[in-house]
Amino acid sequence: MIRSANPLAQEPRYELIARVLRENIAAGILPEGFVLLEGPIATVMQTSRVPVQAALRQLLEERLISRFDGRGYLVGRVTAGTVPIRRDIRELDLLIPPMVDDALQTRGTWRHVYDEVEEEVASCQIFGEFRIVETELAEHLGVSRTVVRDVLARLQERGLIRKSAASHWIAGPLTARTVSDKFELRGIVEPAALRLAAPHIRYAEVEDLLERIETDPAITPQEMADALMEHCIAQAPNTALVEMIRSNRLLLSAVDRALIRLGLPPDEDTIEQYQTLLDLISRHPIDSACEYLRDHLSITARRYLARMKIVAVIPEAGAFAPYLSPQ
Amino acid sequence: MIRSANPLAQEPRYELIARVLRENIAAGILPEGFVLLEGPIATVMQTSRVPVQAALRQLLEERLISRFDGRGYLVGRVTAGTVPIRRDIRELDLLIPPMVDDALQTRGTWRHVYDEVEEEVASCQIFGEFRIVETELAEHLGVSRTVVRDVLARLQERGLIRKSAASHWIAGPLTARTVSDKFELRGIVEPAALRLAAPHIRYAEVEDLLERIETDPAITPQEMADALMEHCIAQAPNTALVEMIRSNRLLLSAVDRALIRLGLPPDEDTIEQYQTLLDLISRHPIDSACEYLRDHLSITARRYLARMKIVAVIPEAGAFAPYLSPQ
DNA sequence: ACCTATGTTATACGAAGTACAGTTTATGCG
DNA sequence: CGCATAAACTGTACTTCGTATAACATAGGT
Repeated sequence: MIRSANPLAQEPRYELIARVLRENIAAGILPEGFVLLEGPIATVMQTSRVPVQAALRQLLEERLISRFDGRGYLVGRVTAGTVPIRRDIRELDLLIPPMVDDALQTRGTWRHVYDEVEEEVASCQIFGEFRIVETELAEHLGVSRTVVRDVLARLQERGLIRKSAASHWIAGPLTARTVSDKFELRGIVEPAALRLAAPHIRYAEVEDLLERIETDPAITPQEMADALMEHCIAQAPNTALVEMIRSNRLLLSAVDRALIRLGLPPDEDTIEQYQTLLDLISRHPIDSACEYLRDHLSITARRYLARMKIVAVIPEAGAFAPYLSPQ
Repeated sequence: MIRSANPLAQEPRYELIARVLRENIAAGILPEGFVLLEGPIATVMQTSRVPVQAALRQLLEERLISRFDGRGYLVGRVTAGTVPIRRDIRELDLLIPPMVDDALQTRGTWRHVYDEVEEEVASCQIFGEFRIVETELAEHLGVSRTVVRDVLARLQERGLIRKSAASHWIAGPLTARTVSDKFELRGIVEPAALRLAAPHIRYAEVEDLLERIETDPAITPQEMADALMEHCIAQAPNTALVEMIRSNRLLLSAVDRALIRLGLPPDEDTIEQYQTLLDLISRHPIDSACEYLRDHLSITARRYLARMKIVAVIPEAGAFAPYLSPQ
């Protein structure tokens, strides 16, 4: 029983490809008589030809397609009057469900379960120290210990879990120290990145964001933070720097999401701060934006710590993933 | 055939413990008639009692120790006249070879092979793109694919290798862009860390370093860089920051060592720069040191790139590890 | 279509840590 | 000195992790 966000992730590629073709035939996007060729399909699906072959064989068995006197397969049954339609399949704009597309992109089970585990592991840490047992997690995810160990190794490398003296996996506790260290680091690198990014920011997008703040009252600080990261900071032409910023924010934003889920209302005036910041970025010398970002981060840090303290004393923290046992 | 720097690393703990006890009995540090108790030995060796038990059983089989009417084991053979010596083993100052001590500290084969692989993988990257095949590396190291995959996963997390579209492991190439990105990042975070570290630096050690520069003509820039990192920058009371700096330097210093091995002479005047820097740190306002560090890093970056270019064209780069195949 | 490499599973076993019950040793006290 | 009691130690069962190994499906390349 895999709890991945994407249940399609475990299915073999040929299944996914067969599914896509099936749906496109049903929807009439692939018309009767269309000539299906392995190579072009493989290109469209961004995969190799082997799974396409398998998918086609399967569809043939289902009688959705048929062989004919020539290379490839024809959509539908061949009758005397069928005229093969030979066109580039890319022109047809196949309907590829995003879930399937996502599942086709990444290879590796561990990638599909990783995000979920990361989220749960990160967000439990406000409530103290938790232990993770490999076999339990494996059972929970419905995968083998190999995959679990892969996930755990990466969580360890990314600083979300560690090993106890007894070599057991331990998550947390998230101390005020950890959080303020991470915010301090943000205060150092994010303004610097913003400065480097300045020449590469697409300012039209920033204006759109400002527009959205004005018009959309439901916009959340998390969305703003993500948008700021993607449109401004991540535009810095320094991969090492941007990657580092991302990984440093990982734990913080997971915990933030956990706090929201627990019902802590986000600050109203944070939105205003983002508004000011975006305004500075798009209409003023970048230095002022950098300085403001630094201040904003130190304010955010204080609020973040305050919110953590409130939640930490909630007795009914309750809903941890079953593989997380409090120590 | 494991190529680890420390061949003792593969042996089980009880072997190591038995070895230590054996040597200490032979050396007479553990006198005839001394009462060996599991618990205290476990404490001294920083382990649990189980491997100590195993070690004692082994020594008993070798007749180096014997049981007697009471708890524990006696060193040597029991005769009528033997009087049990009951003393705290910690007072005896057991002889524990550093190699054994090191091997006792870390658990896990992958840790023992990791450093070697990291060094080789990092340093080959000046010469372009290399491929690593899991089974070949496994054979080379004399370990299973499990361990190799663990090592590779961590190398990937640390940004030293990646996967190709075909899901093969690829190291490198180390581009000028990568290097200057990393140096740019250093220029942002290292001065900041130095500033945070200032109140925590043990200035006596800095003075010692300055002294060594004066007196020891054989001192290398690498040693200076490491010393600066450990004594000054790493003293910053922000774990996240220091860890980040460490991981960012990893590739750069591995490549640097590779360049030295290839016979590129290190700069003479770099030493002078470190001298100035340490002088600023210990005797002047920290801001001046931070500024100087920033300048120093940008100079170092330029030189580093120049040295890379020289080496990259050496035809006989030659001596890569056998599991690294150029693409 | 064959060859090679990776991703994953399943299984097995050794090594090491923990918990607990039961025994021995040390210590304090009369 | 003898005894009671606390503290220390051992034996053992149980748990978890580290590694090895074989096997197979999937995928990419030629």
